[in-house]
Amino acid sequence: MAYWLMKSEPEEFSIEDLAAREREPWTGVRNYQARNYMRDQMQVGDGVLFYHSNCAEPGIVGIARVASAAYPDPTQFDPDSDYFDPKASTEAPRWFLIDVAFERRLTRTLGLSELRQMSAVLGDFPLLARGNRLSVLPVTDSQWHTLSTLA
DNA sequence: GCCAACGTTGGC
DNA sequence: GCCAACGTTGGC
Repeated sequence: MAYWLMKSEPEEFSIEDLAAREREPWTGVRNYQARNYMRDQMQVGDGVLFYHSNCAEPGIVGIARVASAAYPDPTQFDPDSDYFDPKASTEAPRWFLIDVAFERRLTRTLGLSELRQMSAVLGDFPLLARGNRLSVLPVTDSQWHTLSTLA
């Protein structure tokens, strides 16, 4: 079992949206490293820290689970989608995703500033690295345990 | 809205 | 294969 952190802008898709839908295909990732994590490493049952980015209070707000194996992101084939990729084809899909299932909200937001203050406890955490922009990040067992039992 | 950081693109 | 230009992310 592995653990991950996935970012979402709450105005686009928030933890409340995930709670309401229960399960959601993680469409629209167009970064190769994030894609590779989903395509090559994520497995059903893996834990996901759900992170709100680009908002008033950025931070971890909930827990989710990987709910499917990787499959091609259908939005890459849809000319009407913002995520359409003319270089992708059904024979040679370029972008993959997994489904994410809601597990719970945290009892409070673990804000970015609080996470930074915990950096000694958390150790190496890509989320806190300078200039990090990846929307899917690996989380260690120890980080998962620390953060998921904190709130 | 600003801007630093970073990934991607494309000319050469 | 280099690297400048450009676009995007995301905190503030």
